[in-house]
Amino acid sequence: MNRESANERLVRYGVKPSVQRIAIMDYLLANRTHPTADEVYSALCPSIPTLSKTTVYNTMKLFVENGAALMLTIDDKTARFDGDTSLHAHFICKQCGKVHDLPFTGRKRAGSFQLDGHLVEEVHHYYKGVCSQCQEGACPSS
Amino acid sequence: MNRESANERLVRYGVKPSVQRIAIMDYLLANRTHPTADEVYSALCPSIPTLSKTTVYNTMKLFVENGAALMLTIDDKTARFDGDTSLHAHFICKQCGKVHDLPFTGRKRAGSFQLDGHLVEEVHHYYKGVCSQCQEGACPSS
DNA sequence: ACCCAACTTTGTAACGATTACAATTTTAAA
DNA sequence: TTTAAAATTGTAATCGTTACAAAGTTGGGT
Repeated sequence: MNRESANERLVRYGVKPSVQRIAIMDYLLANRTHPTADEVYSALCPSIPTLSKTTVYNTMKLFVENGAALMLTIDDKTARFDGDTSLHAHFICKQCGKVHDLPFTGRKRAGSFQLDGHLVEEVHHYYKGVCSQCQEGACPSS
Repeated sequence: MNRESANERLVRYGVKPSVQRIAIMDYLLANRTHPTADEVYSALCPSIPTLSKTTVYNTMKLFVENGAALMLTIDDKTARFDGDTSLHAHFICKQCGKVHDLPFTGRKRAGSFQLDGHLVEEVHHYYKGVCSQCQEGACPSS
């Protein structure tokens, strides 16, 4: 069974497709590295030379608003984006900055729910520390 | 039983006290609003007119490094700080931006631990949605 | 009390992520 | 084809944060 295409995913989430949007979603689906807007821009520039960084920001905002992607605030320097909207946790390495997926261990609740009088729409579980690579002193970027 | 003073807390965490550091820690302990550096600066300026915003940033960094305070990355706009370092979760309202404490429901582990090969030093549980006040259409700042 | 080195604080300038905005281009329906 | 709405683009502005060097403060040894 094939993975859903970027275009199909956009349609499923009610986002009108365009060359740029498809390319960005495609990058998110193919690269589960939780990239920043800048990383997405740099990666796509070669194939779409006219791409603007503003478009990346606008598009990310649109994706998030439509539930087609997640914005992570795990990194205090910059926003990161995740095309995998299923419930999972994230780990960020304080040394190399890389973000890894981890299984979600908390109680799983569908959609949004009330908690202490507040309407919860998103649940984020963030772990911060030193990744396995960096523990071995083997992290390339530091 | 009296609450620990700001000065005592600094000493306990190995932070050499100063007028500015005591004032900032005192503010954190007295105001559990998870303030931004700017909010701390604005609040303390009247009483310490020579205070510099750089000092607030430096001091917050020092507190966090020494475990005397937490930096929250729940808000994508700006860092927020918490003088309560006990294990608890946070909720941020997407409308008014206020951050509330919530009980921590996950598995409680002491200090740092290994998870999937990574050394976890901090655990953050963030909930995002609409706070009770804003749900009633009663939030002052929006 | 004085001196000096280490530490702290301060102000300014720089930096970088993000957004505002207006112009241009593209899309799609009539 | 025409035309209005939507999308994209580039530039400039904004704002949180950090770098840096100067000025101020502290505490120990004399």
